[in-house]
Amino acid sequence: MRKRRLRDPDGTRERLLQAAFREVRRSGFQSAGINTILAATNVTKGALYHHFDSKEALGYAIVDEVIAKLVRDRWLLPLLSDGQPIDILIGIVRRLPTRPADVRESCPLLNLAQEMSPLNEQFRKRLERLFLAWQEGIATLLRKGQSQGTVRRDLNPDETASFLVAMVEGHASLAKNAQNAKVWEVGTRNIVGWLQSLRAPRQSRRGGRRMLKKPVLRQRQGF
Amino acid sequence: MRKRRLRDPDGTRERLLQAAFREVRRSGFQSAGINTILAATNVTKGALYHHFDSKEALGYAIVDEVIAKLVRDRWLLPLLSDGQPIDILIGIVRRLPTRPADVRESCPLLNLAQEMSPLNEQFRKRLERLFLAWQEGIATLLRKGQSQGTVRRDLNPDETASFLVAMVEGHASLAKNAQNAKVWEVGTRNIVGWLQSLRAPRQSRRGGRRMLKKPVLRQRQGF
DNA sequence: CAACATACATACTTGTCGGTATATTAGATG
DNA sequence: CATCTAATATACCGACAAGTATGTATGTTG
Repeated sequence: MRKRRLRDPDGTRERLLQAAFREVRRSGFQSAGINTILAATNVTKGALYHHFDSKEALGYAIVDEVIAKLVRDRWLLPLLSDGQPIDILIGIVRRLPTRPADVRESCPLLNLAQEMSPLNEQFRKRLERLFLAWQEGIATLLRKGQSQGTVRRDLNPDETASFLVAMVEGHASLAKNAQNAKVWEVGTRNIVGWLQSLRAPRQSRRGGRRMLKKPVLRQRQGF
Repeated sequence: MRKRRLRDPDGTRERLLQAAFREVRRSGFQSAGINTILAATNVTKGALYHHFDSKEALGYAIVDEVIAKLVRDRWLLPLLSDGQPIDILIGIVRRLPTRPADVRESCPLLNLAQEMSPLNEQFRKRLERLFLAWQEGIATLLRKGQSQGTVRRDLNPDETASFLVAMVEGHASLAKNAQNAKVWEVGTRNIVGWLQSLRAPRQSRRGGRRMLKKPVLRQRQGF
């Protein structure tokens, strides 16, 4: 049996975080067991409480570090890629994980938010930060597309971004409950279809003025 | 202090169900405390375990009775109203509860599904029944609209129904996390906008054939 | 090397949870 | 009214949770 290097504080902390993240994703935060995490990592309770003041603090660290990184890797960074905004969004949606295990455990951001937001304001605020960053990233990309002329100008970037987030999360929920990757695949296909409808019509590309906006109606989503 | 009639089995059961539902909606199933429910109802533990074999059985009853009734009242029955399908759907969405308290606690069906579906197959199946009934109700209405000529024929009723459910649930989640009724209102407005796009174009009403379907592409959603 | 703070280990405390055993009483039935 | 069962009450149990007290070993620094 390989003897791991003793005294590796950063490594220990990271292993605890990862194991805790998995346990929380499986069972939710409240039902996540400290002892389960310890068993999964071969770390003792003393060590855990050396690195984290409490179970709550561990939960906060999961949000701030593990989940935030997921959002960054899966959305925020890809949003900065080169290419047409709508193509970028479609690519991201298409690349979202489809494996049954992922579908079953769905989006951990949504899961935690559902469970903890009404119960714990600290959790809520941290999760909200992530949601806002996510939406803001999308909205910024949409605005860029609008100024390039590749995205319809008659839609509200913020609301459209929020709409996309809601769609993704909603479908993740359905797929999770159905425990069926097919549900998720159909959902993403339909989301992609909707994204296509956000493209600006051809003649208006590259800064051309299209048609005068109706003065009374609000800006609309792209359907 | 008014003395309630002693020995009222049906009433006791119902009070327990309602209180348990509220507690579960607040804290989730796993963290819902039996004692909290008892305190809220002035029922003793013996009485509770006379009516329900276990906490799980109580949870199942919440799904089968309380939540099923919510789905029926808010969706299934209204879906059978007179009028044009799209108008009916819009009416339902507009009438969904907007009060902060409701938003905060969101859709209990989604909450329970998120929490329990991966953990407990019995819960999952019961919740899935409700989701399917919900989607099927919408799909049936859409099909009716298609045969009447008021709903676009180039959309797949099942997928569109599922899409609508996902949207509603997704927005409920966002609103819950934001703890902000405004988020929900903007969301419903956008959902309504999307629903408008499902209407059949004027010239094709009443059974007329519109255009030949492209043979390769699948049926699309209505955007 | 001495001294010390950091990192980790073990055993324990305290409290809460779901569930049960058992007692009691209300109300239907003959 | 007597009897019997369904409904309700009370006290308790064992399991397990988070968290702590306290001890030990390790690596670092003066």
